[in-house]
Amino acid sequence: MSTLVDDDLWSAVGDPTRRRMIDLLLADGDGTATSLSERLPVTRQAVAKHLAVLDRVGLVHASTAGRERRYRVDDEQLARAVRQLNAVGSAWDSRMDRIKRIAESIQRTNDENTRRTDEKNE
Amino acid sequence: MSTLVDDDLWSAVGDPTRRRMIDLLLADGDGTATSLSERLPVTRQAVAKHLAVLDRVGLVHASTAGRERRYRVDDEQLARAVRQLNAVGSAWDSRMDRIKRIAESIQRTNDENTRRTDEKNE
DNA sequence: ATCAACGCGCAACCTTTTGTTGCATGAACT
DNA sequence: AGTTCATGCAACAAAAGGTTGCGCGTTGAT
Repeated sequence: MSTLVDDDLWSAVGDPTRRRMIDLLLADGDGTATSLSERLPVTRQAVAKHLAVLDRVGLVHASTAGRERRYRVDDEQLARAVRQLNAVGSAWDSRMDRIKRIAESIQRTNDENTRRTDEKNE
Repeated sequence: MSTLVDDDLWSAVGDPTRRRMIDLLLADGDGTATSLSERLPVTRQAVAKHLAVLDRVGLVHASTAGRERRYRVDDEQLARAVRQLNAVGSAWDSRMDRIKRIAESIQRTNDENTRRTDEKNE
């Protein structure tokens, strides 16, 4: 089964700057393009574009307060993203486990068959 | 506390095509640029570039066999990537929990805007 | 031994994303 | 009034992801 992943959601959290923005928004409760840009190595306009991306996939939503535009994380959607991270991680983990187990069983089979192979070669 | 994440590693698995490539390599054991491109919606050259990216961060490594270049997943490094996915997921989860608990203690009527935002087709 | 088929790498080019600078607008505070 | 501050918009540059085309070495068939 393929993992049924929302690529837009993944790509949204795949960007390092956006991931840090989510960290900051979670730590502070909310934030604006300006306030976030002061704590990130990019300009306010770059942050604004990232906020637009996060908004499009529903990871944040904005509310206008006077001359400010405050953004807040959407818990529901972030929880969905976390579930997908875990799902992919689990899928990879189990596949690696399976291969590891197969490798071990081959090792055992080789050990058991060493003698027989010698006999067969004549 | 920032999450101490390897951005290169994360960005490598952040791309949808690269994620599917890892899936295929795990399922088959190994693969070439050509064999992977036959099962992906991109050309062999695009796959080759992605393999170069995955190789640079150590998620796969190649071995030349005749005219073929076979790639295989590095379990060690993929396990590291999975640990980072889980770490970020856990960090976000716990921060949301904290906020959720605070929100619950303050107000209880909170469930009217968690409806769908799935009409986003542009 | 020759030659077509196959797999690969390289280069040029295009589009989208990520980032920048500059300017105009609108709300807020003296 | 008049500035200050946050924002939005536009033009632009650089990097990422993707394409086509070509040449070169390996494989395998005749």
